[in-house]
Amino acid sequence: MKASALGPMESLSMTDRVENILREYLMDNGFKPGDSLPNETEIAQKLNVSRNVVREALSRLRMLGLIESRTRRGMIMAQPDLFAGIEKVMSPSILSHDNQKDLFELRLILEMGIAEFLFARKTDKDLEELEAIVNKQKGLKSLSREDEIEFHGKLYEMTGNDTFRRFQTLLFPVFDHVFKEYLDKGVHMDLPNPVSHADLFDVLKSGTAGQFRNAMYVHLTPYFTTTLKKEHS
Amino acid sequence: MKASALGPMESLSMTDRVENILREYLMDNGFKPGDSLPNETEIAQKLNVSRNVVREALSRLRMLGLIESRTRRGMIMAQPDLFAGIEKVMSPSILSHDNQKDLFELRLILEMGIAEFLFARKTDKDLEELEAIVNKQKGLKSLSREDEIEFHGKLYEMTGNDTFRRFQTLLFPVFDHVFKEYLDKGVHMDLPNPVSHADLFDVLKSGTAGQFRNAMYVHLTPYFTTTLKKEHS
DNA sequence: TAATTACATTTGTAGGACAAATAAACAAAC
DNA sequence: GTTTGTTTATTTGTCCTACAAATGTAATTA
Repeated sequence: MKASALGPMESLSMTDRVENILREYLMDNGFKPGDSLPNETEIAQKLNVSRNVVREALSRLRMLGLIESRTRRGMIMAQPDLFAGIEKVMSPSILSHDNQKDLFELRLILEMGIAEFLFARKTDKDLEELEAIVNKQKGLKSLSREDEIEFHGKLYEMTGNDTFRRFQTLLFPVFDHVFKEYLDKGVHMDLPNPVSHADLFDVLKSGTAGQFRNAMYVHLTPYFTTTLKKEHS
Repeated sequence: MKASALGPMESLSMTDRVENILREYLMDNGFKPGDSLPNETEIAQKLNVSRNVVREALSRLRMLGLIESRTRRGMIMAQPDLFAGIEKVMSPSILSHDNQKDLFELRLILEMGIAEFLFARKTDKDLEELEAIVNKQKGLKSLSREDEIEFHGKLYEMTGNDTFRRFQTLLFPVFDHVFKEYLDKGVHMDLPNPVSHADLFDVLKSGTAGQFRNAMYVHLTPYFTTTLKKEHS
């Protein structure tokens, strides 16, 4: 009764509220990495909650990399790790099937979108290393999971965008899991790919970004068709 | 002294360790949403730590949406929110400049990659709504931030991938912030875009995915050049 | 002045207490 | 016998106190 009279968001615990307050406090006051925070007891008094509640909230911020703390030195603002939170839930065993399918598609989208950055930032050294990977795979009849990771992983690396590379690394286990499910359901993938890794390499070396985009699409066509064929909107 | 003798990762607090243990426990034992967890005191006894430590760890999992808890009912596994963690650090004021630049580019990559999904899933209703947006913008001399969001946001929506849509929404504030910085540094954007929203719409309606990819690239060229020109690798 | 030592402060961890909520068991009324 | 109301027990949420470990600060001494 009292709860519903106070407002609509009454499901929030003290910890939730303190967490929000602290984050807003840090952002609104322009805290930068290295800046020191008030100590725990002070925060608790100011917010009129127990130190336990404050510590639970701070524990969350610490997990996100937003703050760091050392004995006696107190707490300081830190550079948050962009993926600290997401990497802890990025697992096929706990994500919803919808989420997994979305992430499968997200990886395809990323792969299609990197062309411009590849062509803008590729170096001769990169191309040599990629060529070595391609040559190593040339004799093989079919490519293993590791072969795929090696080739495409090198591409991500060549984009010069480390956040993008990390993000893709997070995505891969889910992508792999979803695709294995497709295979188990009878999707065929054994026909030779009309655009091989070697073809992609050639385009990357001598072609244009536009050509590469189209080549990558053909290379990924099997994946696109598996995720798009089941649609019934 | 004792710490360094025990191993290399001695900077972990009890809370960090318990958090890891609990997550591994949940994943390794195939916990699914709705499954109930042992209660706090039981966990504390089993792991030989205080209930405080357990609660701090659980508080983190609760923030990620991994678990939920109600009085007396105990704790249950929940469907984690993929972006619960990342959305709390996705702010221009706290992310590193490198992260911001990477995310700026990530959004460009995403925008370039959605073509196949747009063409596979577009509906007549979607096209009508997009056309309405385009017509509304036809008379305007220059497009505002909101105009851009409206058009491109509708595109994300049309991909039929909700995770992707949410991700883009998270990305936008950072994208906008980074681009404003570019503008402040003297980058010019006032020349008329050779591929307008109306042009993109026409291609989406009557063209092919490949044509759309190329059109989108031209449309985004000003953004690409700003982020690529500063490179010096 | 410089080095050392003692002190004070702050986080990390432990443990106890109780309120609120509620599931389960039980009792009562029809 | 079924339904309704009541009691009870359990579990989380919050508060409090205490103390160890670490370490910055100040006092003390050579």
